[in-house]
Amino acid sequence: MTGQSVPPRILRKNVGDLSIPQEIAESLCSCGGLDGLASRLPPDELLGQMRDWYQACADTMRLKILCLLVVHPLCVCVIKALTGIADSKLSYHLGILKKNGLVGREQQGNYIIYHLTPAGRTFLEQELERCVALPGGEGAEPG
Amino acid sequence: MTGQSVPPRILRKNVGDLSIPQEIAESLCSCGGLDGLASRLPPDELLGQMRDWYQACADTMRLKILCLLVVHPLCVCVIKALTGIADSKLSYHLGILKKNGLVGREQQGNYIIYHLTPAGRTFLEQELERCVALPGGEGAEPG
DNA sequence: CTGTCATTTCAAAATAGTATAAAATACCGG
DNA sequence: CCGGTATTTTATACTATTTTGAAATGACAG
Repeated sequence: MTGQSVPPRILRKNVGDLSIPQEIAESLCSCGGLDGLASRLPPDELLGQMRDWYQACADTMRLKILCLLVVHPLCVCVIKALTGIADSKLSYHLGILKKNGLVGREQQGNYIIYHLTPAGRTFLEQELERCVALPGGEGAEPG
Repeated sequence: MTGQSVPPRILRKNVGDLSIPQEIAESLCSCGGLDGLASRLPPDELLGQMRDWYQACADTMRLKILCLLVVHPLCVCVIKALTGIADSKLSYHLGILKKNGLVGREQQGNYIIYHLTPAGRTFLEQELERCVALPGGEGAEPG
Protein backbone atom coordinates (compact mmCIF):
# COMPACT_ATOMS: atom_id res chain seq x y z
CA MET A 1 0.00 0.00 0.00
CA THR A 2 2.53 2.57 -1.02
CA GLY A 3 0.34 4.46 -3.47
CA GLN A 4 -0.25 1.69 -5.99
CA SER A 5 -2.87 3.68 -7.88
CA VAL A 6 -0.44 6.30 -9.12
CA PRO A 7 -0.32 5.91 -12.92
CA PRO A 8 3.11 5.47 -14.46
CA ARG A 9 4.66 8.76 -15.38
CA ILE A 10 4.97 9.33 -19.12
CA LEU A 11 8.37 10.81 -19.82
CA ARG A 12 8.76 12.96 -22.87
CA LYS A 13 11.58 13.74 -25.15
CA ASN A 14 12.06 16.22 -27.95
CA VAL A 15 12.75 14.91 -31.42
CA GLY A 16 12.99 17.63 -34.01
CA ASP A 17 10.29 20.07 -32.94
CA LEU A 18 8.13 17.28 -31.55
CA SER A 19 7.64 16.35 -27.92
CA ILE A 20 6.89 12.62 -27.81
CA PRO A 21 6.96 9.75 -25.33
CA GLN A 22 10.49 8.73 -24.47
CA GLU A 23 9.82 5.12 -25.37
CA ILE A 24 8.88 6.09 -28.92
CA ALA A 25 11.75 8.53 -29.18
CA GLU A 26 14.25 5.85 -28.34
CA SER A 27 13.07 3.26 -30.81
CA LEU A 28 12.86 6.06 -33.33
CA CYS A 29 16.51 6.91 -32.83
CA SER A 30 17.52 3.30 -33.41
CA CYS A 31 16.43 3.54 -37.00
CA GLY A 32 17.61 6.95 -38.03
CA GLY A 33 15.07 9.23 -36.41
CA LEU A 34 12.24 10.83 -38.30
CA ASP A 35 14.29 11.10 -41.47
CA GLY A 36 15.33 7.48 -41.28
CA LEU A 37 11.74 6.38 -40.94
CA ALA A 38 10.57 8.67 -43.71
CA SER A 39 13.14 7.21 -46.05
CA ARG A 40 11.55 3.79 -45.63
CA LEU A 41 8.36 4.88 -47.30
CA PRO A 42 7.98 3.35 -50.75
CA PRO A 43 8.12 5.87 -53.61
CA ASP A 44 4.80 7.40 -54.63
CA GLU A 45 4.81 5.43 -57.84
CA LEU A 46 4.88 2.12 -56.04
CA LEU A 47 2.33 3.27 -53.51
CA GLY A 48 0.04 4.19 -56.38
CA GLN A 49 0.52 0.83 -58.01
CA MET A 50 -0.21 -0.97 -54.76
CA ARG A 51 -3.29 1.12 -54.23
CA ASP A 52 -4.65 0.29 -57.68
CA TRP A 53 -4.09 -3.37 -57.14
CA TYR A 54 -5.78 -3.52 -53.78
CA GLN A 55 -8.62 -1.45 -55.05
CA ALA A 56 -9.15 -3.84 -57.91
CA CYS A 57 -9.39 -6.68 -55.39
CA ALA A 58 -11.56 -4.79 -52.93
CA ASP A 59 -14.81 -6.21 -54.21
CA THR A 60 -16.26 -9.65 -53.64
CA MET A 61 -17.52 -9.97 -57.21
CA ARG A 62 -14.10 -9.29 -58.60
CA LEU A 63 -12.54 -11.65 -56.12
CA LYS A 64 -14.93 -14.36 -57.22
CA ILE A 65 -14.07 -13.77 -60.84
CA LEU A 66 -10.37 -13.97 -60.07
CA CYS A 67 -10.82 -17.17 -58.09
CA LEU A 68 -12.57 -18.74 -61.05
CA LEU A 69 -9.96 -17.62 -63.55
CA VAL A 70 -7.15 -18.97 -61.42
CA VAL A 71 -8.37 -22.44 -62.38
CA HIS A 72 -8.49 -21.74 -66.09
CA PRO A 73 -9.56 -19.20 -68.70
CA LEU A 74 -13.30 -18.71 -69.09
CA CYS A 75 -15.66 -16.97 -71.43
CA VAL A 76 -17.94 -14.31 -70.07
CA CYS A 77 -21.03 -16.45 -70.26
CA VAL A 78 -19.54 -19.11 -68.00
CA ILE A 79 -18.48 -16.52 -65.45
CA LYS A 80 -21.96 -15.14 -65.64
CA ALA A 81 -23.51 -18.54 -65.06
CA LEU A 82 -21.23 -19.22 -62.11
CA THR A 83 -21.62 -15.90 -60.36
CA GLY A 84 -25.10 -14.82 -61.30
CA ILE A 85 -23.91 -11.31 -62.07
CA ALA A 86 -25.90 -9.48 -64.73
CA ASP A 87 -24.29 -8.84 -68.10
CA SER A 88 -23.35 -5.21 -67.91
CA LYS A 89 -22.30 -5.37 -64.31
CA LEU A 90 -20.03 -8.27 -65.10
CA SER A 91 -18.56 -6.40 -68.01
CA TYR A 92 -17.89 -3.43 -65.76
CA HIS A 93 -16.01 -5.53 -63.22
CA LEU A 94 -14.05 -7.37 -65.88
CA GLY A 95 -13.10 -4.00 -67.28
CA ILE A 96 -11.67 -2.94 -63.94
CA LEU A 97 -9.66 -6.11 -63.58
CA LYS A 98 -8.33 -5.64 -67.09
CA LYS A 99 -7.50 -1.99 -66.58
CA ASN A 100 -5.42 -2.91 -63.57
CA GLY A 101 -3.54 -5.63 -65.37
CA LEU A 102 -4.91 -8.59 -63.43
CA VAL A 103 -6.67 -10.19 -66.37
CA GLY A 104 -6.40 -10.18 -70.14
CA ARG A 105 -8.78 -11.34 -72.83
CA GLU A 106 -8.83 -13.02 -76.18
CA GLN A 107 -11.63 -13.11 -78.67
CA GLN A 108 -12.72 -16.41 -80.16
CA GLY A 109 -15.49 -15.85 -82.60
CA ASN A 110 -18.51 -14.65 -80.79
CA TYR A 111 -16.97 -15.35 -77.40
CA ILE A 112 -14.49 -13.41 -75.33
CA ILE A 113 -12.27 -15.47 -73.12
CA TYR A 114 -10.73 -13.94 -70.04
CA HIS A 115 -7.59 -15.21 -68.39
CA LEU A 116 -5.29 -14.18 -65.56
CA THR A 117 -2.16 -12.27 -66.57
CA PRO A 118 1.12 -13.65 -65.20
CA ALA A 119 1.23 -10.83 -62.66
CA GLY A 120 -2.39 -11.41 -61.74
CA ARG A 121 -1.77 -15.10 -61.27
CA THR A 122 1.26 -14.57 -59.05
CA PHE A 123 -0.67 -12.08 -57.00
CA LEU A 124 -3.77 -14.17 -56.61
CA GLU A 125 -2.10 -17.45 -55.82
CA GLN A 126 -0.08 -15.82 -53.09
CA GLU A 127 -3.10 -14.04 -51.68
CA LEU A 128 -5.23 -17.15 -51.58
CA GLU A 129 -2.51 -19.07 -49.87
CA ARG A 130 -2.18 -16.42 -47.21
CA CYS A 131 -5.89 -15.94 -46.71
CA VAL A 132 -6.53 -19.61 -46.17
CA ALA A 133 -3.71 -19.78 -43.62
CA LEU A 134 -5.12 -16.84 -41.70
CA PRO A 135 -7.21 -17.09 -38.54
CA GLY A 136 -10.77 -17.31 -39.80
CA GLY A 137 -9.73 -18.78 -43.13
CA GLU A 138 -10.78 -22.44 -43.29
CA GLY A 139 -9.15 -23.18 -39.98
CA ALA A 140 -11.34 -26.20 -39.25
CA GLU A 141 -9.97 -29.49 -40.47
CA PRO A 142 -12.22 -32.19 -41.89
CA GLY A 143 -12.68 -35.53 -40.20
CA MET B 1 -2.05 -20.98 -100.10
CA THR B 2 -5.08 -23.17 -99.69
CA GLY B 3 -7.50 -20.55 -98.31
CA GLN B 4 -5.40 -19.27 -95.46
CA SER B 5 -7.75 -16.37 -94.71
CA VAL B 6 -10.62 -18.57 -93.55
CA PRO B 7 -10.99 -17.93 -89.82
CA PRO B 8 -10.79 -21.02 -87.62
CA ARG B 9 -14.20 -22.44 -86.91
CA ILE B 10 -15.31 -22.09 -83.31
CA LEU B 11 -16.86 -25.34 -82.24
CA ARG B 12 -19.44 -25.24 -79.50
CA LYS B 13 -20.53 -27.64 -76.90
CA ASN B 14 -23.41 -27.69 -74.45
CA VAL B 15 -22.65 -27.69 -70.75
CA GLY B 16 -25.72 -27.56 -68.59
CA ASP B 17 -27.97 -25.14 -70.48
CA LEU B 18 -24.99 -23.19 -71.80
CA SER B 19 -23.54 -23.35 -75.28
CA ILE B 20 -19.83 -22.52 -74.98
CA PRO B 21 -16.63 -22.94 -76.99
CA GLN B 22 -15.49 -26.55 -77.03
CA GLU B 23 -12.06 -25.63 -75.73
CA ILE B 24 -13.55 -24.11 -72.61
CA ALA B 25 -16.00 -26.95 -72.19
CA GLU B 26 -13.20 -29.48 -72.17
CA SER B 27 -11.02 -27.80 -69.61
CA LEU B 28 -14.16 -27.22 -67.60
CA CYS B 29 -14.91 -30.93 -67.56
CA SER B 30 -11.43 -31.72 -66.30
CA CYS B 31 -12.23 -30.02 -63.02
CA GLY B 32 -15.75 -31.09 -62.33
CA GLY B 33 -17.76 -28.94 -64.70
CA LEU B 34 -19.63 -25.86 -63.60
CA ASP B 35 -20.36 -27.32 -60.20
CA GLY B 36 -16.75 -28.29 -59.65
CA LEU B 37 -15.62 -24.78 -60.45
CA ALA B 38 -18.30 -23.21 -58.30
CA SER B 39 -17.20 -25.31 -55.36
CA ARG B 40 -13.76 -23.73 -55.56
CA LEU B 41 -15.08 -20.31 -54.67
CA PRO B 42 -14.10 -19.30 -51.15
CA PRO B 43 -17.02 -19.02 -48.74
CA ASP B 44 -18.70 -15.64 -48.56
CA GLU B 45 -17.25 -15.02 -45.15
CA LEU B 46 -13.70 -15.30 -46.39
CA LEU B 47 -14.46 -13.26 -49.48
CA GLY B 48 -15.84 -10.55 -47.24
CA GLN B 49 -12.77 -10.61 -45.04
CA MET B 50 -10.49 -10.39 -48.05
CA ARG B 51 -12.50 -7.54 -49.43
CA ASP B 52 -12.25 -5.59 -46.18
CA TRP B 53 -8.55 -6.10 -46.04
CA TYR B 54 -7.88 -4.99 -49.57
CA GLN B 55 -10.15 -2.07 -49.17
CA ALA B 56 -8.29 -0.96 -46.07
CA CYS B 57 -5.10 -1.02 -48.12
CA ALA B 58 -6.60 0.69 -51.14
CA ASP B 59 -5.41 4.14 -50.19
CA THR B 60 -1.93 5.60 -50.37
CA MET B 61 -2.23 7.40 -47.03
CA ARG B 62 -3.14 4.20 -45.27
CA LEU B 63 -0.37 2.35 -47.04
CA LYS B 64 2.09 4.95 -45.85
CA ILE B 65 0.86 4.61 -42.29
CA LEU B 66 1.19 0.85 -42.45
CA CYS B 67 4.69 1.08 -43.88
CA LEU B 68 5.70 3.29 -40.97
CA LEU B 69 4.14 1.04 -38.37
CA VAL B 70 5.86 -2.01 -39.78
CA VAL B 71 9.10 -0.57 -38.40
CA HIS B 72 7.74 0.09 -34.94
CA PRO B 73 4.77 1.44 -33.00
CA LEU B 74 4.23 5.19 -33.26
CA CYS B 75 2.09 7.80 -31.64
CA VAL B 76 -0.29 9.79 -33.79
CA CYS B 77 1.77 12.95 -33.66
CA VAL B 78 4.79 11.21 -35.16
CA ILE B 79 2.70 9.71 -37.95
CA LYS B 80 1.30 13.15 -38.53
CA ALA B 81 4.75 14.69 -38.73
CA LEU B 82 5.96 12.03 -41.14
CA THR B 83 3.01 12.08 -43.48
CA GLY B 84 1.78 15.64 -43.26
CA ILE B 85 -1.81 14.47 -42.95
CA ALA B 86 -4.10 16.77 -40.97
CA ASP B 87 -5.32 15.60 -37.57
CA SER B 88 -8.86 14.55 -38.27
CA LYS B 89 -8.03 13.02 -41.61
CA LEU B 90 -5.33 10.96 -39.98
CA SER B 91 -7.72 9.88 -37.28
CA TYR B 92 -10.21 8.82 -39.92
CA HIS B 93 -7.69 6.65 -41.73
CA LEU B 94 -6.37 5.15 -38.51
CA GLY B 95 -9.94 4.31 -37.63
CA ILE B 96 -10.36 2.39 -40.87
CA LEU B 97 -7.18 0.44 -40.32
CA LYS B 98 -8.27 -0.38 -36.81
CA LYS B 99 -11.78 -1.36 -37.81
CA ASN B 100 -10.33 -3.82 -40.27
CA GLY B 101 -7.98 -5.36 -37.76
CA LEU B 102 -4.71 -4.24 -39.31
CA VAL B 103 -3.66 -2.00 -36.42
CA GLY B 104 -4.35 -1.73 -32.72
CA ARG B 105 -3.69 1.06 -30.25
CA GLU B 106 -2.65 1.64 -26.71
CA GLN B 107 -3.02 4.77 -24.69
CA GLN B 108 -0.05 6.18 -22.83
CA GLY B 109 -1.03 9.26 -20.95
CA ASN B 110 -1.92 11.93 -23.40
CA TYR B 111 -0.61 9.94 -26.32
CA ILE B 112 -2.12 7.10 -28.31
CA ILE B 113 0.33 4.66 -29.75
CA TYR B 114 -0.63 2.66 -32.80
CA HIS B 115 0.92 -0.67 -33.72
CA LEU B 116 0.40 -3.37 -36.31
CA THR B 117 -1.66 -6.36 -35.19
CA PRO B 118 -0.04 -9.78 -35.77
CA ALA B 119 -2.35 -10.37 -38.72
CA GLY B 120 -1.63 -6.90 -40.06
CA ARG B 121 2.09 -7.47 -39.79
CA THR B 122 1.97 -10.81 -41.58
CA PHE B 123 -0.13 -9.27 -44.30
CA LEU B 124 1.99 -6.20 -44.77
CA GLU B 125 5.36 -7.86 -44.72
CA GLN B 126 4.28 -10.31 -47.36
CA GLU B 127 2.78 -7.60 -49.49
CA LEU B 128 5.85 -5.42 -49.35
CA GLU B 129 8.05 -8.33 -50.25
CA ARG B 130 5.91 -9.13 -53.25
CA CYS B 131 5.62 -5.53 -54.39
CA VAL B 132 9.33 -4.98 -54.36
CA ALA B 133 9.84 -8.12 -56.41
CA LEU B 134 7.35 -6.93 -58.98
CA PRO B 135 8.23 -5.35 -62.30
CA GLY B 136 8.28 -1.65 -61.58
CA GLY B 137 9.06 -2.12 -57.91
CA GLU B 138 12.69 -1.13 -57.41
CA GLY B 139 13.61 -3.37 -60.31
CA ALA B 140 16.49 -1.20 -61.50
CA GLU B 141 19.83 -2.25 -60.09
CA PRO B 142 22.43 0.29 -59.09
CA GLY B 143 25.66 0.65 -61.02
C1' DC C 1 -29.07 -9.72 -96.00
C1' DT C 2 -31.45 -10.86 -91.52
C1' DG C 3 -32.04 -12.51 -87.01
C1' DT C 4 -29.74 -13.98 -82.99
C1' DC C 5 -26.35 -14.40 -79.53
C1' DA C 6 -22.34 -12.72 -76.62
C1' DT C 7 -20.59 -8.87 -74.98
C1' DT C 8 -19.77 -4.01 -74.33
C1' DT C 9 -20.96 0.93 -74.00
C1' DC C 10 -23.49 4.70 -72.21
C1' DA C 11 -25.77 7.78 -69.13
C1' DA C 12 -28.52 8.42 -65.11
C1' DA C 13 -29.36 7.12 -60.38
C1' DA C 14 -27.83 5.05 -56.15
C1' DT C 15 -24.18 4.16 -52.95
C1' DA C 16 -19.87 4.45 -50.75
C1' DG C 17 -15.66 6.64 -49.56
C1' DT C 18 -12.94 10.89 -48.43
C1' DA C 19 -11.96 15.76 -47.04
C1' DT C 20 -12.58 19.63 -44.00
C1' DA C 21 -13.47 22.34 -40.15
C1' DA C 22 -15.59 23.01 -35.83
C1' DA C 23 -16.66 20.93 -31.51
C1' DA C 24 -15.91 17.34 -28.10
C1' DT C 25 -13.06 14.29 -25.11
C1' DA C 26 -9.36 13.00 -22.27
C1' DC C 27 -5.17 13.60 -20.12
C1' DC C 28 -1.58 16.30 -18.11
C1' DG C 29 0.99 19.91 -15.36
C1' DG C 30 0.33 23.43 -12.29
C1' DC D 1 -10.13 24.00 -11.03
C1' DC D 2 -7.55 25.81 -15.31
C1' DG D 3 -5.16 26.17 -19.62
C1' DG D 4 -2.82 23.41 -22.96
C1' DT D 5 -1.90 19.42 -25.77
C1' DA D 6 -3.16 15.02 -28.26
C1' DT D 7 -6.62 12.86 -30.42
C1' DT D 8 -11.30 11.73 -31.79
C1' DT D 9 -16.04 12.85 -33.15
C1' DT D 10 -19.51 14.91 -35.79
C1' DA D 11 -21.75 17.16 -39.46
C1' DT D 12 -21.37 18.42 -44.06
C1' DA D 13 -19.77 18.87 -48.57
C1' DC D 14 -17.41 16.55 -52.10
C1' DT D 15 -15.66 12.88 -55.03
C1' DA D 16 -15.39 8.28 -56.73
C1' DT D 17 -17.38 3.86 -57.40
C1' DT D 18 -21.19 0.81 -58.39
C1' DT D 19 -25.65 -0.41 -60.14
C1' DT D 20 -29.12 -0.43 -63.64
C1' DG D 21 -31.38 -0.75 -67.95
C1' DA D 22 -31.44 0.49 -72.64
C1' DA D 23 -29.00 0.76 -76.77
C1' DA D 24 -24.88 -0.37 -79.59
C1' DT D 25 -21.38 -3.54 -81.58
C1' DG D 26 -19.67 -7.40 -83.81
C1' DA D 27 -19.70 -12.30 -85.00
C1' DC D 28 -22.14 -16.08 -86.54
C1' DA D 29 -25.85 -19.19 -88.77
C1' DG D 30 -29.08 -19.54 -92.13
